[in-house]
Amino acid sequence: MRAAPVTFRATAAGVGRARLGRLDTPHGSIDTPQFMPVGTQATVKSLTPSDLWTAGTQIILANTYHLSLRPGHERIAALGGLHRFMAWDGPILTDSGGFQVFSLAHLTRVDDDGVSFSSHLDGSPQRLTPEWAMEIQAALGSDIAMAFDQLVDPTLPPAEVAAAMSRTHRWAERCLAARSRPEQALFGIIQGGVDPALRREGAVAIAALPFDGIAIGGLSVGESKAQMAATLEVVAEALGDDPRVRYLMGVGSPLDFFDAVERGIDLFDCVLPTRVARNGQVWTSQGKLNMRNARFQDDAGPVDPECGCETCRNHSRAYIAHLFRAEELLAYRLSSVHNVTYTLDLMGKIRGALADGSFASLREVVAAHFSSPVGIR
RNA sequence: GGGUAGGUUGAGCAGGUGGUGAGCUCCGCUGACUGUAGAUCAGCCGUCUUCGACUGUGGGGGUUCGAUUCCCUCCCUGCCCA
Repeated sequence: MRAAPVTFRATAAGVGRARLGRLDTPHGSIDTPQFMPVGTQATVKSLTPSDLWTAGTQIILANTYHLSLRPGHERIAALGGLHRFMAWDGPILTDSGGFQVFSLAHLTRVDDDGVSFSSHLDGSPQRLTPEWAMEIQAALGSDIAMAFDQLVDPTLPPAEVAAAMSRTHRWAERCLAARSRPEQALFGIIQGGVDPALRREGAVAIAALPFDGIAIGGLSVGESKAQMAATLEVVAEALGDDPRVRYLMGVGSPLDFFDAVERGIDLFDCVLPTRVARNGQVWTSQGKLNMRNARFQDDAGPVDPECGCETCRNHSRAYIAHLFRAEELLAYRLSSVHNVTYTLDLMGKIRGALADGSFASLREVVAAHFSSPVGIR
């Protein structure tokens, strides 16, 4: 297909550093702020591309490490690329495998050149380098590739956080040098833990490189909400009026979106909506609900009376509660359909609120239901 | 009616041949989950005044300092025979 470059245009929305924008890719346009459902293994767990489309999905995320291990990026390339392979014709962003260096840390050994993995599938030795991550992502054919970074626990000694950040910067340059598909965008990732000075240094370093977008990584890994907010402030100040799209990786929960959008974030991804859905938790206009709770077994109402998703239009809480108890597969799909719809609807409401000046009141409404401990009433 | 194997906390079990049976798996209840090794994990799951204590091995009785264990009797369940 004709390879249109990935471009981003945004305008200030008048709320803090928030902005409204549009990201164009070879497979479609994305309204920002926007949320990307996570489909690590070329599937947003339990959902079909049709489900995703109906839920309002504009872009999904897939994973380099997982897909290179299984089924293999060469195989996917031979089968026509990731879009055709998974029958999702919309935009796809691929994560580089950097997160797996963190989440599978006990199976990895990091050195300056790259990371040695012991495959989580069969224990076989694997080697991931910036160049290899770029080659895999080129083979997958995603619209947006991510630089291979090193994410570490921000509570580690400062020297270790700084070392991982420096390595991330060197790897960032290697990723840029290893680009092979001009139509595939490449985003750099800012690291630096939660130390303001280090984060600022990370932001300046990544912003200085010719990436198509700027991602903020290493957050929502256990730090406090205040630390995350402060870190986003530091990054926002360091980036100034940099026009590139800003992507906060691995976030988040409904309230996280508000905190980040007002600090200039345009893109989000998170496993939370789909993961918690599979574990019985649904997000609603009334807050979080655990559909496994006994009280829902006799509740004939929809999961969320204010939601128009397939699940809420057709099924009762009692039915969903039954499906979870019976361990029926439909429980996971119906809950995921709802949570993805809820999350994307929320992003849509946030965009609408930015446009009409009701951001603060929308946040209040959501906070009223999500700030208190879960599952109360 | 005779024989035989059993009766343990919602279910299913383990254990225990005179001196700490609250141990397991389900079920059930609640919570957690943030660039997915996650349809997962954790806590609780007899009672209470819960860092502990008490009660509990089908019912009743007996022997004993002490009984789930030994004796008597009754009840219930499976199977075999009549």
